[in-house]
Amino acid sequence: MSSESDERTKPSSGVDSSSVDDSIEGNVGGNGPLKKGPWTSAEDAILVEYVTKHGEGNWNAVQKHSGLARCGKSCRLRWANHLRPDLKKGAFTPEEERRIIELHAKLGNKWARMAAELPGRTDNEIKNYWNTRIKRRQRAGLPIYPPDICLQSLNENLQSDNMNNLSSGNVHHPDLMPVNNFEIPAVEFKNLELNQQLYTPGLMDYPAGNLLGVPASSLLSQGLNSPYHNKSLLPTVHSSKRLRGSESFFHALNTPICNAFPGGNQYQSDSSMQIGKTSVLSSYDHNPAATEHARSSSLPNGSHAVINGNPSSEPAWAMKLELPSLQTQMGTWGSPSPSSPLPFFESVDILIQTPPNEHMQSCNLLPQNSGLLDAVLYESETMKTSKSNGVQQTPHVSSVAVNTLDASARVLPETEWGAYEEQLSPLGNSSSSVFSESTPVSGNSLDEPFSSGTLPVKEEARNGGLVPYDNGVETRNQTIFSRPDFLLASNCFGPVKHPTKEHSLLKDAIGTLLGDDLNRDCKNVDAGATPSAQAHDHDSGGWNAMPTV
DNA sequence: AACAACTGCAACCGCGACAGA
DNA sequence: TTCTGTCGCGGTTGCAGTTGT
Repeated sequence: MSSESDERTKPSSGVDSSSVDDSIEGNVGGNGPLKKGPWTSAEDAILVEYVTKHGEGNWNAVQKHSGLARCGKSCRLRWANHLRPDLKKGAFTPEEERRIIELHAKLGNKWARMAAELPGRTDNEIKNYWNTRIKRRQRAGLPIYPPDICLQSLNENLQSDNMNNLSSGNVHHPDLMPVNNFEIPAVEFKNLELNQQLYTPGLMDYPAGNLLGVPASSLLSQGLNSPYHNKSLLPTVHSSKRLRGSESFFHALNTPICNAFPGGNQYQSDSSMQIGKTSVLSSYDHNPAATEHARSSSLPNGSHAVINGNPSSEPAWAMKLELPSLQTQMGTWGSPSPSSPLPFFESVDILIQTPPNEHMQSCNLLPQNSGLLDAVLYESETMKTSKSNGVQQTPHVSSVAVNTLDASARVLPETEWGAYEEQLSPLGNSSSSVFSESTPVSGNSLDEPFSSGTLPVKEEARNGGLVPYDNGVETRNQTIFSRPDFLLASNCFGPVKHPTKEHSLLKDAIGTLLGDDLNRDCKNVDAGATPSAQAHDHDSGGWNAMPTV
């Protein structure tokens, strides 16, 4: 495709350049095929010298002018990730770690943007760190985001939203759009509302219409009335990719509200995996009213409704795991509303602490013990049955809402998060159900909830997800089915790649609890971590515009 | 102690998108 | 309009270190 890609003529050795072997001739100065694989010191020196002389950019000229047998892209990456003089080396500091968490809560998988906020760190470095962290936390059954991060991001989002409204009404400032597209798109709430009205029968299965006596409209109004209304929302993970095509935008309009809810999306995905690609759309195409409503809605640019709304070319189940980062969840579930029965932050707290219940009940029917395939098949059957009844399911809507309302009695002070996490997270139905399940994981944690083990996380799987919750009520941990890694695993129906060992799991959990970043996160709640005020022209200059520490 | 399995890390790859010529 | 250069990002790969058997 790109010229850079085309430049590659040699198969990659797949080996990074960190271990430079000076004894190896780096094919420096050769006119032969471009070299790949590890960079040698000689090559590094040439590249450094070239950049020193000519500056950054025009990387393809490096080969011509310096004789370096590397494609421009390779040179750029080498420089950016290794040779850049302002790079910080070494492990992330606790403050950096916290900042990454904050940024990820805000930006999703926008590694480059995150890197711009972390001077001296590269996007790749941050990405690797994050993926490692996610894997670690998921193994330990811990939430991805500490609650303070949730709240902070939410507050920032609210503030930016207000500023946005003041300055431009419903028109989003283009500069803010990529960052502030966290809120729930109005279209999704409207769709949801429509679906509530149109598909009331479906509430028998997923009673989202009346949740513990609270009309769904009340909950929905949180989105409709909240400042997030009319705003783009969901953190994007790679929104830029998806938003770049208008095609995606319009395809997305055909997609359901469930995509507004990370879990809903995931549940949909479960079914879709079996039903197939067309089911994703067909499930909802019968709802022209909602679709039309969506079209007529003031769907904001960059809306995660679009982002999460899976275009036909990229069905929900096939979508790359996209972290609906914090605002997604917060915006969806924690939006303040006058009609909300819960204070805003309290709702957040509940969300953090509350395991899903409603959907769990329905899931109790799942032949879950038989494994992934059965579960997926069941989901598929459920969906088909519902569809035959003309029902638009919004399973996660109901479950989330119920959880939100139902668990109000279990609200804990925010400061008790750490203790609470220790109580719950590794032991069953953790808050990670909310905060980690939607996190993209490129790693191999697919197997973790399903392999046998002694930790409750695994016990859930063995018992079909039935785990005793702290109040003694047996609930099903929907995490198993809503986790993206489950979806991945289910999607492939492949064998577990790396059976996780019990002890390693325990080790991870303990390590995470005792010495890992969460504790640091909690300790550093008040440590500042204010968003960097530095403005980086990341788009125009990329990394070279990054300030030096 | 030896081997295997697992994990983290750094780098590369492929692709899509944008901007400018 | 097309092509080229560049950037961003998710995914993948292979090495090295660690842990388990």
